[in-house]
Amino acid sequence: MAEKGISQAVIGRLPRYYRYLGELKTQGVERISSHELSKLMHVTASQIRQDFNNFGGFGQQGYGYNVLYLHNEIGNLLGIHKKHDMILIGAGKLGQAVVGYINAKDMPYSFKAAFDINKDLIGTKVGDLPVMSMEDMPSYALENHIEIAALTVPRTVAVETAEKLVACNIRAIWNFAHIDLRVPEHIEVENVHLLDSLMRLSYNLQRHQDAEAKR
Amino acid sequence: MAEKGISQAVIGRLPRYYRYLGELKTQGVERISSHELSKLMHVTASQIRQDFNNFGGFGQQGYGYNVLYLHNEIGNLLGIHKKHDMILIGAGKLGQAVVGYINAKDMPYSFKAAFDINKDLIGTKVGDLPVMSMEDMPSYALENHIEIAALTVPRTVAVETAEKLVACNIRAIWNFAHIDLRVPEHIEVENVHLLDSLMRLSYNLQRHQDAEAKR
DNA sequence: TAGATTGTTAATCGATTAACAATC
DNA sequence: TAGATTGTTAATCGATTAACAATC
Repeated sequence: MAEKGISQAVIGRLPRYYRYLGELKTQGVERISSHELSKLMHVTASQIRQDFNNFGGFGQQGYGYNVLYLHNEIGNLLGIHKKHDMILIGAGKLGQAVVGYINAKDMPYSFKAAFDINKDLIGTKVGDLPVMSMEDMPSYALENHIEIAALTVPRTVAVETAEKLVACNIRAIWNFAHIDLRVPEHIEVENVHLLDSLMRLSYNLQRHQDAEAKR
Repeated sequence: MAEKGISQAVIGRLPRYYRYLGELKTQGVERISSHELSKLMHVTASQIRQDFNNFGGFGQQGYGYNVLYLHNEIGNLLGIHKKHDMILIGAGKLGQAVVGYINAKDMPYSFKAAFDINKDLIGTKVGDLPVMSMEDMPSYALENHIEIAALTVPRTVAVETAEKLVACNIRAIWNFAHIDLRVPEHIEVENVHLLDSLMRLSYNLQRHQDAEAKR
């Protein structure tokens, strides 16, 4: 595993590989060739082999890939082997849904606490998480060595809230606010920009219909 | 606007341009050069000019780009100029949050109805939307010429539900289920795979920490 | 007119695909 | 051993960046 400088294009595909391999595992499939997997996933076999070889090669000539082993290795890469305690910042509807979605999964990612500035929410529960005051966030994050925070606050306060997170040694922000955070280089940010996603869909829908209308 | 075969790389950037231009507009900025915008957005000025020129060129030599005009043109490309009535399939937590998020925006995208198979949910409201039986979905979608549906059902039923949508002349599916839909070519699908997104974050966090540990 | 900045062509870079030798 | 399939190199393709002529 002497990987370095893996491109985000490859990294972006890893979760999808992980998902298909999990499915194959469930189905009791023992081994699979890059060609078979390529048919299943609608990508080229070349790309699959290139992708895996970024990490040193998980296969065996003449045999293919062992599903169990490959699934496990990709899981390792994705950090599945270790527990990730997360906190939620912003306990509104979207935040509640995200907690429900992630905590329900049989995955090592799980939310442990939620924080908000809304007094009506503080003291309530999100799933089985307590909603605490934002003032208590720093001590909680530091004491529990929280590395990942999901940011589901209004865009107007997202930037300042992100700064608070950085000050509490948070290392990764899962950002749902519709704004670009500007954080120090050593902080990872992954954006979920729902409106951008809907706009892309809308663009493609319209172009598609334009093209049809022309025929 | 004689665009054709615009790459998804470019399309993927349009919503972000739209967002920054909206911000500049709010600030009362009248014109901006590709160089200034590039500093603001942390991309190259070359990329900005290339991107815009895919659509015929929105600027003027020696002057730059008119913010109002450019914002409006990109909005047009993204289909902002026309109303998009949407339906929600799956009125659970995530679906409720998505409706709340989108309907709150001052945007021409809005949900008009929600559908579910859960009898406890049918007859209730999501925001101000009625939750109807999934059995009523086809007639509703056809009568109201619904083109876009958000799919927030469990992954186990996502594929079959997508097929039902296709049968009702839905043209675009905003898919939140953690599975790849296989739909006919003329149907647009935009995926929001939350778990994939979290895994990418987790990967990058881990690599980052590995790199630090080495120093 | 001179200066600024686009639109656009050319150069570079990176990612994907194809080909095939290595090897199980 | 022969067949299969990887790991890996080479070729192609596409996207990004740089350069500059056109023009406002």
